[in-house]
Amino acid sequence: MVSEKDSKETAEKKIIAAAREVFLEKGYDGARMQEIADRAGINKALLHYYFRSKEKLFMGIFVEVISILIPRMKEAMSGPVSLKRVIEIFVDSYHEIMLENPNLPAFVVGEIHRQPELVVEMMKQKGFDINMLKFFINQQVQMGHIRPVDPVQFMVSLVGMSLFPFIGKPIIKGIMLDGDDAKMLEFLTERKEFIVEFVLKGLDYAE
Amino acid sequence: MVSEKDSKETAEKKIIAAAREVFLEKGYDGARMQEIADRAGINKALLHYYFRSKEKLFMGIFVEVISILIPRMKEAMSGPVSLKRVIEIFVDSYHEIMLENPNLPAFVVGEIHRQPELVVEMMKQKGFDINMLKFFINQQVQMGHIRPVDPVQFMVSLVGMSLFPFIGKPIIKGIMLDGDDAKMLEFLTERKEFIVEFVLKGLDYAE
DNA sequence: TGTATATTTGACCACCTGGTTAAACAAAAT
DNA sequence: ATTTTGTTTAACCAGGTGGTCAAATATACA
Repeated sequence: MVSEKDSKETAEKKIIAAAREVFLEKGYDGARMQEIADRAGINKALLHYYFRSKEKLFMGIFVEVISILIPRMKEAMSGPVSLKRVIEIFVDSYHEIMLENPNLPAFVVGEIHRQPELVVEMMKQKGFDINMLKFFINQQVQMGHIRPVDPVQFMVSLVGMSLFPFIGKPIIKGIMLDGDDAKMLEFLTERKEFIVEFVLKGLDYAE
Repeated sequence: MVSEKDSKETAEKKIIAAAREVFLEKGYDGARMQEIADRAGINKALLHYYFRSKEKLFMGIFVEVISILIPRMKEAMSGPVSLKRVIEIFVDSYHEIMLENPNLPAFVVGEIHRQPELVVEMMKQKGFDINMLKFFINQQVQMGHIRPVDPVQFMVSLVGMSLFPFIGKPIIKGIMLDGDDAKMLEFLTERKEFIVEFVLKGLDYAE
């Protein structure tokens, strides 16, 4: 009973790990069941034994990825602290996630484009919600800590600034930084501080 | 001779138009030669008559897209005008391009991820170069118009803020704006002014 | 006109794709 | 020990894929 469960779990987990790799690398259309099986070190038929179809396997992976992402975004929006701290946490969170999963941004962008409604529905279902942040920003405005701004404009700016370095990494490195890895690393290191300062100034934040 | 050229050009152009549509919509892996032929209203074999392979056809489209994009980005970086005006032109350019080609951002992101070196090489070859803007920003710093900033950090911020609304449109609309089209339109309309003001403040720009 | 040349097509092909199945194998349960 | 249950595999399949080709059609040329 024990060893049975064990082997099932390891096999299933090997599949999930491999599928995650391949789907994140190649996207749904570019991914091949055979390659997933190969990377998992198992027979292709076993994929269909555990997950009925490519679609089902993909959805499993996608749900998992979203489920990991959402809590970390919520976490950044929840602490009842200073605006500066909220922004810092937000930026740090994004950088950490993206450094750990280099293929994530392109993957998510691709899925948003492929099945927008589904992604939105899933994010909603997983409890992604920006009302708390909206409230927080409006409060900061009322207290006179920052100038009057649309919280959505602010948020889109923050996310855009945080995400784009990873989405456009090859362009930034290849064209703006002479293809120099060291420069890119330096750029990313400085990026966090830059964003925080830039955004706070953009909001007329008075410390 | 004349009509021959005409029919060839119209057939070729119908193919290019259809291929552009399909590739931008579905990406390289998701695109099907049959669908391109159908949308062009021609036989699939004719695709291979004009363009030898899917790869070749795709590259043609991709070069074309990049070739349209680059000049408009250079244009924004060239005018010897005020920083504010440069940013305005930049933001306007991006918005115009993205409104005209809704599938462009996801497509480009996908290609950057699929063949980073190739995209970089192609952009370089097409004359994409940020040295002028770097110089301009450094000049502005020296003249005391803005605080000292890394031009690359600035530029990535500007592009990120401009692009992200289009990349993440379904999320913004679906989750942040209650799926309300009118709100989304309003958001995009206000976006341009917001970015200009936000960025200028972020740079400590003194008018 | 007839002939050469370019364009367009239907039929076809080899290969790859996701997916199935029956049988072998391993492990628990009795 | 043997049956029962769950796991893993090799072999296979139908449909789709990019790509080809010879024939048909249109066009330019003499």
